[in-house]
Amino acid sequence: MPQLSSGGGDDLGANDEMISFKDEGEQEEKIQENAFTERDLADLKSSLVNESEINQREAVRRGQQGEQRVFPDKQREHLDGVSKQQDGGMYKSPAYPGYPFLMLPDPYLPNSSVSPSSNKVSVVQQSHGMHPLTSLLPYSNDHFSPSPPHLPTDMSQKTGVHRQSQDLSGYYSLPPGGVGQITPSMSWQSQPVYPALSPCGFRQPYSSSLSSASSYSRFPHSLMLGPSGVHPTGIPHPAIVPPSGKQEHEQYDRSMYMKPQVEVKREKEPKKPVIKKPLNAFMLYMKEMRAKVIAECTLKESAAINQILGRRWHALTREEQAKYYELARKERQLHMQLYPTWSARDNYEAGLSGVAGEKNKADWGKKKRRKREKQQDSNADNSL
DNA sequence: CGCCCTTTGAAGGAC
DNA sequence: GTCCTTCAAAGGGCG
Repeated sequence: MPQLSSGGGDDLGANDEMISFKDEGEQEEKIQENAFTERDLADLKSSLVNESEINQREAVRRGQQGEQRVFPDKQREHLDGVSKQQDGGMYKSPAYPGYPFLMLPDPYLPNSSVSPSSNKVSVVQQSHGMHPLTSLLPYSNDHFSPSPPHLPTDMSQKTGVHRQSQDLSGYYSLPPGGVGQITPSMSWQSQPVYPALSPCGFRQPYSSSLSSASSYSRFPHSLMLGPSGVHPTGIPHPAIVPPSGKQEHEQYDRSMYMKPQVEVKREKEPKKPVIKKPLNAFMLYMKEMRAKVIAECTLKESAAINQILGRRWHALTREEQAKYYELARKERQLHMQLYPTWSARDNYEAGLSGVAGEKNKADWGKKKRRKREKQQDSNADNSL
């Protein structure tokens, strides 16, 4: 691993940007953000929030933090440059041993110079039951949850921690640099992001409720990927899913270990595996925090949850966001290495969000039109 | 049953 | 180079 500290400090996009991003009112902003969350959640629970006020505020915020929008790109440029050197050693693992695990060379992290000891927020702090790296196994995480993720009853089942590396090594021949690089400092020992205030606004012992909430269901399912999850090279990858859409996706995942019938069914239909897009920073963040929000707020509607997560995302400090950007970048890089010919365009017609097959291609066209119409409508509204 | 909602970010095509 | 569109996750809501 190359020393990143040299480029590492700046690979985050220069500290001066940091300053502009993290303006003086950042802390206040955070507090206000939480306050908003607290207030809004009442509405959210009854119905999807009318957040015009918040939206206005966000608009202002974005306006003030114009650089913030630029930041990821800038950072990416930095990081990409750096990573190109690093990936040589880091990601050139021929076999895809624990795809996501490769992404967490702590020293790699932009603020790694600080994080190992002061880990204010660990992106990968997946609480006790989950290895931090599991956040990088984003392509579904309910494989080992015996019951729905939001059920607190499962919270006590924090069994995955040590199994991680074991399972990993069991399914993959891990390179020495893989899991071995995971240090306690970057994992579940870290401090929570919002130790005092829950996303719902009420205070909770974060360590007890939140951590467990996110720990119950997260498991390196990617390690369990079956035949369809196998890369053409024979390398399993969590991004590979059957082309039949979400619902079947879940079935498929579970079928790895509990639905052999589905397996048989699948054999009848020679489906070519669909490679999903790598998750971006926000998606990674959502994956990690969703369970916490659900547990705390007893919310179930994803739309509402995502609204909260969106606000919380903006409430994150730049440093905290940077970690997710970094993880996302690594995901993309690995994805690129594993599927050099893959294009996001491939999934446009693949019908991932709906039913697979020819029908879906038609649906895709409809959907596209619908969205266009919607866009036009909104534009018309704006013009009024 | 299957799309919608809702969020941000990435990617690719069109211009 | 900018703008637009689609997809990525998720799961209740709804037609």
